[in-house]
Amino acid sequence: MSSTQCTKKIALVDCNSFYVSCERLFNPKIRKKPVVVLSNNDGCIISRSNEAKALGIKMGEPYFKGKDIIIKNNVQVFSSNYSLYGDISRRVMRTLKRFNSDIEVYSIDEAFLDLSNFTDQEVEKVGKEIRATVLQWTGIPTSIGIAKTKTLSKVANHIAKKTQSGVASLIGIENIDPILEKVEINDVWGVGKQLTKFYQKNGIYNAKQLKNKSNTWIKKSSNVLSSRTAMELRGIPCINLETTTSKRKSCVVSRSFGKRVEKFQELREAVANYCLNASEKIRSESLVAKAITVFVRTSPFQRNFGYYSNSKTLDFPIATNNSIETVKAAMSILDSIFRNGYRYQKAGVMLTGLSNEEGKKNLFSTDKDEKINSLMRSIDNTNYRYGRSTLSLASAGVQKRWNMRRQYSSKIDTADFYCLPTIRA
DNA sequence: TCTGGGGTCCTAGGACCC
DNA sequence: TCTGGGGTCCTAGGACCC
Repeated sequence: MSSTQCTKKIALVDCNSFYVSCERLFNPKIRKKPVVVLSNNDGCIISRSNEAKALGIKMGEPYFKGKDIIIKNNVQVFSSNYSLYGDISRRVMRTLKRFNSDIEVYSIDEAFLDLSNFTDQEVEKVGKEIRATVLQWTGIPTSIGIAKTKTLSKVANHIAKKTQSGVASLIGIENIDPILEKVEINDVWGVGKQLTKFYQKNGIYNAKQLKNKSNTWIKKSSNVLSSRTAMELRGIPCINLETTTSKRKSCVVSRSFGKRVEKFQELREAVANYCLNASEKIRSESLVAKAITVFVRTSPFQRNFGYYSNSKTLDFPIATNNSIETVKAAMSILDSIFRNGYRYQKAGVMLTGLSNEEGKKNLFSTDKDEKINSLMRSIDNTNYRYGRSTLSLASAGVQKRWNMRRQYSSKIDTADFYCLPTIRA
C-alpha cells in the first residue's frame, strides 16, 4: 500500500479575524481600515484586523489600555454581536460541508476536515478551492493548513496565515524538522502559559525540541495530554476528528456587570436572569441538570475595595430544567454566599451533570411535573416569537441597571429585513 | 472609571467499601 | 497493644482551548 493511501490528511480551516470580517461584510467602508471588536461589556479587544495588529494592538488587551492608539489611528471599534457572528459561522460551516460532510466544527471560526480521500498531490489544490468557495459564498476570508494530524494542521495553519495563497500543506514533505524548529513552543496547540514555562525551564523552546523529547519523560513530568501533543508533532494521529456533536455536559451563563453592583436586590435580579437563560438553553437541547452552582465575585483587578469571591453548589433531588426550580435554588444559594459591603463585578450560574430529558421521569414524577413542563414550553415559545424576556419571572426584575455595556454595537441583525444592505446600481 | 464568556479534560486527594 | 491494602467514585482546582 502506498503511503498516500494510509496516511491521514487533516485540514484546519480558520476564518481570518473572524468577528472583524463579519462586521466588514455589512460595512464596506471599513474593509481596508484598522478595525477591532470588543468582548462583552466592551471590556477587552478580542478580534483585530491585520491593520490593527500592525499598529501593535494586542489580543485580549483591555480596551481602555489600547484606547490611545485606537483614537490616534482612527481605529474602528465594535461591540461584539454574537447573533451575527453565529449566523455567519453557520453559513461558513454549511459551505465546508459540501467538501466533506464529516467535519468537526471546532469553534465559531474553525473547523477540521478530513481530506484523506485525496492524493498527496491533489490536497493543496483542494485547499485552495475550499478557500475560494468560502470566500465567494460567504465573503469570509480563511486560512487553511493541511497535515497528517490535527496538531500539525495547526502548525500548517500558522504558516498559511502568512502566505499569499492562504493555504499551506505539510503533506508529502519528507522532513518537517526545519519547519517545526521555527515554531515557538508557546505557539504549539495544547501548550499554554504554564507548560511553556515548564518546557523552557527544561530547555525546550520550539516544536522540534518537544517532538524529540521522549514520551516517558513527557508523561512522567506532565501528563498524557502533553505526550499526545508530542506524538502528533511526530505525525502520529492521537486526537481524533469529532464529527458527531456530542451532548454538552454543562451550561454556564455569566456576565460582568455594566456597573458595579452593591445591592442584594440587584444581584438577585441578575442571577435570576442568568438562571432563566441557562434553563431555557438546556430545555432547547432537551437536557436536564443534576446540580446548580452560583458564583459571585468582586473585581480581581481592583482589590482596594476588598476582594470577595464565593460559590456554592446545590444538588437537585430530581434532575430538572424547570426555571422555577432552578431560580429558587439559585436564590437560596445567593442568600448564603452574599456578603454586604462589596462592589460586585460579576456573577454566574452553572448547570452541571446534564443528561437527556427522557431519563428524567421516575417514580416520583407527577401530574404537576407535566403541567410545569407545558408551562415552560409555552414560555419558551412565546419568548421565541415575541422576543426574549417577554415572559419572565418576577424575581428577574425589569430595570436591569446591571446590564452590560455595548456602546459600539453595529446593530446588524441578519434576521431583520431592515438591516439588509442596500445595493445601488 | 474601564480587564469576556463558555467549554473540556486531567489529576490529586478524600470518602467509602470490603 | 497492635491498626492493611486495594479498589471505586466523587469533587475541587488547574490547565488548556477558542
